Amino acid sequence: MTTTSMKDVARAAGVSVGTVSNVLNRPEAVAEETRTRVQAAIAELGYVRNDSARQLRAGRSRTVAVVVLDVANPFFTDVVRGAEPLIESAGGVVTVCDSGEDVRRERRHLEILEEQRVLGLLITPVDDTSASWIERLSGHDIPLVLVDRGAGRHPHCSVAVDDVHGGRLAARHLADRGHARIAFVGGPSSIPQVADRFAGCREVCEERGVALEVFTTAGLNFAAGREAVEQMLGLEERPTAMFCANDLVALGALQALTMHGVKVPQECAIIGYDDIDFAAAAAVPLSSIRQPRAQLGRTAAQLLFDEIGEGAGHTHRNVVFQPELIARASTAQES
Amino acid sequence: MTTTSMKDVARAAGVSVGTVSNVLNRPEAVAEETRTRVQAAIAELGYVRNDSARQLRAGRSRTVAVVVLDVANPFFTDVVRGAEPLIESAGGVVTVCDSGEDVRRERRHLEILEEQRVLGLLITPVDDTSASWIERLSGHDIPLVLVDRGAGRHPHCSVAVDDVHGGRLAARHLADRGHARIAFVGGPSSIPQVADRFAGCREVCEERGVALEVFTTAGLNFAAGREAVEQMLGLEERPTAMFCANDLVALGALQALTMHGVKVPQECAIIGYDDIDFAAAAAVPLSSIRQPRAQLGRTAAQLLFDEIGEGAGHTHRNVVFQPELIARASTAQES
DNA sequence: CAGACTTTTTGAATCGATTCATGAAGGGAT
DNA sequence: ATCCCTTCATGAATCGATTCAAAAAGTCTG
Repeated sequence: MTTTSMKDVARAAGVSVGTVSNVLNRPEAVAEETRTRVQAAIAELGYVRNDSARQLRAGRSRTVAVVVLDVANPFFTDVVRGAEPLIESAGGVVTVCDSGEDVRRERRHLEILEEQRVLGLLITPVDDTSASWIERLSGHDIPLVLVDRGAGRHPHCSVAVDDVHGGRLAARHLADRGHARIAFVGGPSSIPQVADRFAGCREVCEERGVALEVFTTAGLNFAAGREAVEQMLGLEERPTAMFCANDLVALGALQALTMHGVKVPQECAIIGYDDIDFAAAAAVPLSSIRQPRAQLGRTAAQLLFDEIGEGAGHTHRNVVFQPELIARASTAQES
Repeated sequence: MTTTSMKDVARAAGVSVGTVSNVLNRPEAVAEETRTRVQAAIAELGYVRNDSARQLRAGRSRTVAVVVLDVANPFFTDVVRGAEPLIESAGGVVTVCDSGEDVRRERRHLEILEEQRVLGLLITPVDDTSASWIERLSGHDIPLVLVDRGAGRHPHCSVAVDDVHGGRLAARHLADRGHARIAFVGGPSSIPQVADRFAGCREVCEERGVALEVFTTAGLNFAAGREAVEQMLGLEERPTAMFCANDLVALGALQALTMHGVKVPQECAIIGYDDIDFAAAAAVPLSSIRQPRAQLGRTAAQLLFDEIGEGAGHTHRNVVFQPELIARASTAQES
């Protein structure tokens, strides 16, 4: 075949393969004259390194994989954006895997990543059944950092946002606004983030005597929000406010409400979660719980490289950020 | 190290490495009894195939890379979603690379992908200077399909949407609505999609005697739309409508106009491009030019595998889809 | 039971880059 | 001329899976 290997370059430049390798990896160890001759041959032949061979020898790839629940969710793209600079400046290559909130897809990704002997992993697990697979990778010496998921009992580094507290913030805000009957929209409840946000919400509702209606959805996207609204509008005693497990769900709900002529916030207030860029631009600017998305990614990457650098003597760190309430029109005071 | 190789499995099962390989790749060629013994050993040792070694031997990886201008743009995530099922069902692995509309980033990705000997490539090139790099890959026998970019003079398969026509649709719609002075917002103009959409728009404006103001932006995102509006509001003779090169720009513009108390569509109409999900959910539901996003991806993947399958005797195909006007509130009749 | 097949298993060769012990060449200093 | 150092270049060994010609083990026939 036409693929040129180092051997071809070596022959063309009249040197050994070892020297060609040195030109590529430690150019300072090669005499000026030889180096330029080899580089000329490389250019001449259009030689391109074969990464598989390199990896095989090295035993590891340079790839850091980021496994997220939904690439179409701006929350995750921002997390990835936050992680990228650090990874790339460390000579790594970023690859993004979308589990689509599906354990099977997640597992397939993990299998492939393990076969690829990736350098490390930043992962937001789909749910608790992911744990055994994650332990497996970890047991095979693939360092990983859990993202947006307090490690809790898992022996790993992690970065997370206090979702229980975020849930409290949202519920408290709605209670302060005088809502006595609210809806929680999100799911599946196996997703830890959903469960935590709900937990915080319920805690406050009980404390403040607010009635809580739960709409469990199949996913955390536009369609889920729309469907939940359809269901809710059928009720005789309708909640006066909704707390959606993320902004996509909230935007879907907002759209459906608007379509049905329900005024937001007058007839139904909405608060989302994540504060993605679209939230502020929505039909009615959306109140939300902001998470430090980019910083989450950046810190995760940092922890990963710390772990890689420290090797065996590494002790895991768990970083928790606090969320912040961003109040906008969608929960403006009823008056 | 702890990494177990096929040799270890072979020893544990009391067979040769060739047999282990067969169990993994052509199980039907191995006697039942031997097969189960080997599989037991694999499970026992927690053996995981080393993909680098496999690829080295095979000469090619199973990865199909999709190089997009902006992963945070729902347009592209939808294109990727459209391509994925076909790629995965063909045994491929999808990897998404974000060029961020930056030729240098794009080039770095292409270098890495070439070193990885990827199976194929779906790419939306940043601009025409990308061409030489693309030819290089192609010359090294990496099949590729241009996405959202009429191949024109390039000898490649491609799927595209007729952007010039899309530009016409938008401009015609605004002209029909009685606008006599409109703004085109988008950039950089080196991006072919931007240039085409503009070309169609200008054509119609000249034909219909509509004054056209151009705001060239540095990118196609939220911030670009906001900045363009700031600029526009400074003008003494302000356009009565904006055609934004994509929906993200349009949503940014919409947000900025609303913040400045400019009524949409009464004081300034807006039409975007792509018709992403967020468009319909915007502050004022956004008129847009719809592209068949998922189908674009699906068809691209199809063409790629056709090319891989047909090998040398392959003739390139260029598929062009037609865009469609979606009129919503942001361009509702002035009355 | 020899001979002719068929079914399984073997193990050496191969892919291409990296590494490293070894040696060659060049430069001073004596 | 000899010895010691430094600077460069060499090429065989290695990583782990796949492939395939050839050997081994089984099956069937007459």
